[in-house]
Amino acid sequence: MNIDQAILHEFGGENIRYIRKETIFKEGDHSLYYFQILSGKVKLNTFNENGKEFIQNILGKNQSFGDPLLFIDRLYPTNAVSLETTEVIRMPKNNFLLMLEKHPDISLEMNACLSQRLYYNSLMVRNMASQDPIHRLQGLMDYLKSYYDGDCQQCFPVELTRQQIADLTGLRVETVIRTVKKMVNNNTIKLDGRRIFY
DNA sequence: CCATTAACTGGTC
DNA sequence: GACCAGTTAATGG
Repeated sequence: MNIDQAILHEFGGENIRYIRKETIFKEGDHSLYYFQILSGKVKLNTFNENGKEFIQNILGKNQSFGDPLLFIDRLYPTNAVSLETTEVIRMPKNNFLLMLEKHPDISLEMNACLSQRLYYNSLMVRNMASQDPIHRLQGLMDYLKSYYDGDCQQCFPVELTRQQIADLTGLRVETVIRTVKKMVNNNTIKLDGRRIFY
């Protein structure tokens, strides 16, 4: 979701800066805001009982988070942590609903956004259920690529570290590293230095 | 530069 | 594949 900044400000959106590794909200907090990223990156994560991190998603410029919780009264299911210096516009939930009333076009777009997220989420879950690490990586990259505009082969840059890919897929870094090499041999992906193109 | 972070390798279970 | 240990390469102040 990407809403015009002027409108966000008009309805009480405020700019907030976070430094690297700062917690924006924690799992279990009451959901009170809509967040839209102006610059930087944010990860949504949880930790399992062994303390192992699982990243649900990594969002960048012009992407939003916290929005699936705007229409229901639930607690955040994940933490949100900035990966680098990040600037967001934060808008209180009630103002957001008010804004939707005044801007039906945004409301419609919101529906489309949530639908698309659900759609790709189901694809993700399907691929993540696979035992084959190649399918897991490919599923993740298909998901990431869905946000991307270009349509050429192997031109989508995966802006993630091997560790982040591991935390997103539930694999170990070493497995990711070895699987990436297999996929290069398969011609599924291409490397430019360490950067992956899919 | 040096220090930190990321990528890689090899071996055990 | 996970998990552990150790090495090398890249990054950034």
